[in-house]
Amino acid sequence: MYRHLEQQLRAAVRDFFQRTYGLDLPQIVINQAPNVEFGEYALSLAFELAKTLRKAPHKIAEEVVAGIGAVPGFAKFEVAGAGYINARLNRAELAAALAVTLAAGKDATAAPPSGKTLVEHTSINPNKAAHVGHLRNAILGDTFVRLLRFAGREVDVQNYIDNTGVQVADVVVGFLHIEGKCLAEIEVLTRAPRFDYYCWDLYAQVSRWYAEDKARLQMRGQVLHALEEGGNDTAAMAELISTAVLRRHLETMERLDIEYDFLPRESEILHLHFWDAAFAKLKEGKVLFFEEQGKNQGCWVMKRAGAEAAANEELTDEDQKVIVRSNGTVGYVGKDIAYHMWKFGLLGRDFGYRRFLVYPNSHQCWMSALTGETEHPHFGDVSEIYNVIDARQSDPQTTVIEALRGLGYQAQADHYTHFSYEMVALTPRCAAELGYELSEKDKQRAYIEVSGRKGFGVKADDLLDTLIANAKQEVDSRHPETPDEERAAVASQIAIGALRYFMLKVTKSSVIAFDFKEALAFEGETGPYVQYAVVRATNIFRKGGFDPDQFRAENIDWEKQLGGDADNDIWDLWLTAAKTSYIVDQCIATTEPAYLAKHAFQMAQKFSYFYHRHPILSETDEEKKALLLATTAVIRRELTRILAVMGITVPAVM
RNA sequence: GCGCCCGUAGCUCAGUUGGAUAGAGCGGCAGCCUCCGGAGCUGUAGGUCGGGAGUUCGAAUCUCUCCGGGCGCACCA
Repeated sequence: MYRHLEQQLRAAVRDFFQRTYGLDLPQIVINQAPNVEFGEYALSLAFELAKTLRKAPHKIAEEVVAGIGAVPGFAKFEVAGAGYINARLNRAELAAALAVTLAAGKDATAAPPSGKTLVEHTSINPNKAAHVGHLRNAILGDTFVRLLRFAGREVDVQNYIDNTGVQVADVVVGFLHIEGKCLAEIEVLTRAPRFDYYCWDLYAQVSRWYAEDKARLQMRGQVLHALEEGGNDTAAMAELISTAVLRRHLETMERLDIEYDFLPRESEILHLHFWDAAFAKLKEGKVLFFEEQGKNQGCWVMKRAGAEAAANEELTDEDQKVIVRSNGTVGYVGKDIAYHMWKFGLLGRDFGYRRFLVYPNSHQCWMSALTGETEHPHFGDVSEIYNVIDARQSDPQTTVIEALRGLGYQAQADHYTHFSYEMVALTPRCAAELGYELSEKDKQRAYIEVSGRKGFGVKADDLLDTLIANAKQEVDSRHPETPDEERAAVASQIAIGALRYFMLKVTKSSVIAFDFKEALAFEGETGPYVQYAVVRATNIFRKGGFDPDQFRAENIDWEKQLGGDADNDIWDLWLTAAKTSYIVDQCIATTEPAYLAKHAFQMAQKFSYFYHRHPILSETDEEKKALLLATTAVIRRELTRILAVMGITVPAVM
């Protein structure tokens, strides 16, 4: 709605300049007026055109206002300041329409592109517990999936499992050589409640053990080789461990309402020989070439992204990226290229598929297999992909895109988005609270990178447990009369709301310096604040004896209530509600969910202001009361929808 | 050395394609529950937008340069 009106205005302005001056304006920038009092949209093009038209900006603005004529949806145009043009909407007309469309939940977003979208997120190495950094990834990814689905796109959610890499190998080394455990003993351990915590400690221990004697690294090599080979006891052990840890990760994510459709594993990429198919195409397409001399002698290399050799010059060693090592084995990037060719349906091979787990809502999650079930959904072969991976991995991501481009798949390369975000680090104070010993140098830092390898970080389940416990304490003291089971459910909703909002309110490009004080906040700019606004809106209806979902705005003279000099603050709420689909489109276009979080907070804040300013149930003017209730109903429904896109539910009481 | 990111109020962060007096939250101070539940609301103090130069009618935003911090640049994944 908001976007449609903006386009309407743009067309009218373009038409005016075409008609009056024969000017064809390709781009017309439309801003928001600084305050709704001035109107909804503002144009500053009079300033830009002053030189071309040789007229003062104010004069041009006056001409536009006088000559633009009637624009559907708009009430009036005004000149402001030195030459701004403010456009004011026909508020009564828009509010009446919004009351209908928003109640029906169908304010259209931009038309979705054809084809399926694939979002890959989480992708935690299955050798240790998930930590706060992984939470940021999963929450960003899951929210982006929800944004895409809100906009009407068909989305597959994948969680890539690297079950044959060094990280899993290291834990296997720990079990074999430090703890001397056999397969059966490990099997017992995997059934303990938090096996991933056990691995967390063991993994850190292995790293220290290697550091004590570098010769021990040989054992990693041996295990790694056995894993890639497959069909042996070591591989079976790795399979057992990585699957058990994976199940723990999925449980952790399930606590946050995060689910997956498909879990492709590296072991299948390896054993189904995805690389061989990709290698052939890459050689054929001359994307890879064999280096016969220098540092990379004997390797198959690719031109590094951005590197351009001068005419008749060979690429320097630094401009080459090794894809196949001189011993003939393929590195991580090569496997990733093959995997991404599969995603776009360009590889000519497919995984086998087997059912892995069913979520309580009966959603089926699949896993890759060597030979799978005959009946299965079709994964891969998508038209666009988003990979939620932290900013540190942008180089290899670019290499994969360049490989696709080199093979001539321009369209696919253009629809490959590295959804990049900055890491989560710990403040020195937080690290000290957790009992870590810090060097003097680290104490001076603003933040310290978390490290699974060192066992340095806040585990996801611990954070959730603490959040839930804190929320529970609050709920207990506020609602002692409520049954305990219900209180626990409410506490969990609040905890998730706090955590998800905390991760979403910060823009992707800034490092989160994790601090318990802020992560555990339930007041101010937090998820619970927004949830609370909805709970209060619901309470109004309950106390008034109305059903908020059935409430319809009837018998309201919109013109009298919102037109002319009526209250700007009430109108502001309607306008904010109208912007949601516009914001969603913006979040998708920029892969930035933070805009939605800000939008939710602003709407809740405006509602709180409205709530305190207008007593609703005691309002004696029946028509005014109807307007206030209609406003509350729209905001309540809109906030609920937005929270759902962020993966946050609204508790019954707070 | 090269590439990417960050530097805005005491702290943590917004600021969308350059636009009207630079905004929130937390913390500080002062207030608000006989009235839809105070996880709330109101008021107040607090900023050379890291420094400098340039482009522009107009710069936190674009360009250059310098300073400070972070992260990448493996025949690791």
